[in-house]
Amino acid sequence: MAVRDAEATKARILAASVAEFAHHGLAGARIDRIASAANANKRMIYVYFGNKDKLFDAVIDAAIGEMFEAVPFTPRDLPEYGAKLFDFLVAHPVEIRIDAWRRLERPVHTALEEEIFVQKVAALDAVRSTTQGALSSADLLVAVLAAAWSWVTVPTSLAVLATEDVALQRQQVVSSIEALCRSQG
Amino acid sequence: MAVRDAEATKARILAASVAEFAHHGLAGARIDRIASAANANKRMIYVYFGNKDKLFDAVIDAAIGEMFEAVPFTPRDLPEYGAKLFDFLVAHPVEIRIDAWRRLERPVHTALEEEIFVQKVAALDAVRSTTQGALSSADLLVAVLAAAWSWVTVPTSLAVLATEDVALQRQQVVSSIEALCRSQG
DNA sequence: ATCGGGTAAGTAACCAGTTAGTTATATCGT
DNA sequence: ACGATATAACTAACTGGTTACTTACCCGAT
Repeated sequence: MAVRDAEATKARILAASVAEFAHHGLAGARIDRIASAANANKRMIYVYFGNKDKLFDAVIDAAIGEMFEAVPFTPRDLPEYGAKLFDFLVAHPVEIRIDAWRRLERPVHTALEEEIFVQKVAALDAVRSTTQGALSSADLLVAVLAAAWSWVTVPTSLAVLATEDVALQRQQVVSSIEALCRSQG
Repeated sequence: MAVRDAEATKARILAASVAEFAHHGLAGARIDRIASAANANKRMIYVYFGNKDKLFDAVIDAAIGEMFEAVPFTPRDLPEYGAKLFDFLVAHPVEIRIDAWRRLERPVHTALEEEIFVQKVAALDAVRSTTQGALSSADLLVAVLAAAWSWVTVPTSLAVLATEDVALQRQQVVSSIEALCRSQG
């Protein structure tokens, strides 16, 4: 490791920021903590990222962008998609928290983010027979996502009563989406 | 209205706190803003509620307690329960935000909160035939709640593509839960 | 020598919580 | 009924610590 390496310093700051914002949110995050966790000088955060808000935006871009792009969309096999999305969520609790903070503290979505679902909806439309009275593909996706996210969004006071077996949770996500698909085209 | 009315002042502080915490969360909320919005002296907040954390707890108790108690649980008709829960969520966006903040900033659940779901799970157990290989009642409830919450938890970038007709959203919540019940006992 | 990467030491504003009081109202002896 | 007194309700101004952001400077490599 070079004594002076701008890219490495920037990367350390970003990694520390992801952890800090995931834990405390935008309002609760502390620039001083990020600097010391990144073994970087506070000033460099401002050189590389501008200010706290822009740093949070950089964290969002780094953490959320992959969120729905990392899981390949399989419109012909929605239960499989839900299972893979579930796997991703289980493996990425930090990204889940950052997404939750973003919804509360930065309620905006870029045109790029919209594109993620535009493509999925179009792909789903292409493979579905246009049955009368059926849900729109976007609405079906809403239901599929809700099932895949169900173990993330469940209130903790119910979670302690339900199964904690991740494999079983995954199976139930699959079953729920299968039931949805059976009642749809 | 009397010039001095402890109960009324306390109620104004609590109401202002609900709005402030719903908007900004625990870390982002400002005691000074609450005091001025409540037309109360800042000191009275400390007299009546102790400190910021305890005030947030009071807000949680006021807002969350009703959340799952306000909707009567009908174990024999889960689609109806989901629809009523959906209606409640649509009518109470402030409570939804406070719940979201609480999950992130106060990840604890009291014994009382647990009781809410203990009762529901027991009631659901009592009316279900114990079919082999079926989900536990708690796990079924997880799936039902996910469906009822689906329009709250959907990413905004998908929400803009899906229907914005609340009546239709409600119908789809009902359909999803019916599909779940059909595949279960 | 100069320029990008890095640092120590600020600064001004902010904010949760406190101090030291004032004013309204309830209680009580007469 | 009524003034004296206690107490509850309320207030303005302050404090000490924190926090986002800056200034002025140093160092190493080319």
